[in-house]
Amino acid sequence: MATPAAAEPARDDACDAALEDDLGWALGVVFRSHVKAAHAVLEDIPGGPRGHQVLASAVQDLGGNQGALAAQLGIDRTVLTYLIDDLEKMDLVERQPDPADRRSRRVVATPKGRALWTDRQAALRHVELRVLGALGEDAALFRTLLQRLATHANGLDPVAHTCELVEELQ
Amino acid sequence: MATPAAAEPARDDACDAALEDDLGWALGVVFRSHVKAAHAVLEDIPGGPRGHQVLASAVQDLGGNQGALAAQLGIDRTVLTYLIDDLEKMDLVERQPDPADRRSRRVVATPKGRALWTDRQAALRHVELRVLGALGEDAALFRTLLQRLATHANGLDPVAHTCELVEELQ
DNA sequence: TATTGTTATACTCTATAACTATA
DNA sequence: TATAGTTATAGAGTATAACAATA
Repeated sequence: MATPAAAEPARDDACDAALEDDLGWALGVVFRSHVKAAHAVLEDIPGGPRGHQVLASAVQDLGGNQGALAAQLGIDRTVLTYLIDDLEKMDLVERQPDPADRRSRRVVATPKGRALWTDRQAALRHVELRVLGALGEDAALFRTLLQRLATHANGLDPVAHTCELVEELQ
Repeated sequence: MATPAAAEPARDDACDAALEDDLGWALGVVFRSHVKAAHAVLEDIPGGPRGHQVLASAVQDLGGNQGALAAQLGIDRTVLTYLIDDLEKMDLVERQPDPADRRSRRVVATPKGRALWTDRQAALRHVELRVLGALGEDAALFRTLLQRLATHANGLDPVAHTCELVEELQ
């Protein structure tokens, strides 16, 4: 699909200040870029990249139940049910009832799931290198900043963030 | 085969490096965070944040046709048709036939669309400040790195990127 | 014949609500 | 009554394919 050489894009006065200056556009481009690349490496895992994220969370086995996991992954709890179902069918994760609250289920990785997760780490590193490759030496810096942002926005620092959002956005 | 509570947490090798170390997870969290915040500010624009991106592209009016625009926005050309339809109904953009190729249409912003776009810039800046707020002084740095990444990944540097992807990913 | 844009159809993904079992 | 998880249904969003106009 060779681009029909449409001569030179006239980016004179307006500069590229409209679209490329849009943070949402940039985030979307990079996000989709990574999803696409990761999908190619994780397509045998039910749910693709997101199924892998459930697996990753199960591997490190934090204390949370499914509801907390859904929030952490930014997906609906009903969707998470199907994801876990499929991962469980392939013996990658397991639902363990919480002794303290029999309604709650902890999602933990099976040995097979842990092995699969470990196995794909190398491929994912490779994907990351390519996705972030354009940054050269600054790739690590970008990664650090992004992680700071994500951990803050996700709820590891829930108080300040949520309050601010609800207050200011309404 | 059952390795119940007897098994150790095994956090030595994995640390808490599973989910938070996942670039895809971090990108998703930040991306959704921005979409959500931007949506609240752009909800009267057909298509929300993405409709606004079409508008932004129409404002700076590059030479490309709808197909190029769809590629730039990472959406299907059929979806773009509906988006433009809705924006055109509200007199925000206009389809202008290309004199050189009568199949092609250029999408340009109307005065009303240009005014609306200008009007929302301040609100979007505010959204960005809040989304990137956790980074403090490093917010500008992150923005710069992200833009470098996006412009590279999107096609301003299409040759190297596309070739690498097709080659290595298959 | 190939390409641009549109339209129609089908599919996937997601959200909403109702249900159970516990608390 | 409220909560955790599941299930069922409906809706939004997306892709696939067929179409008309032009090259």
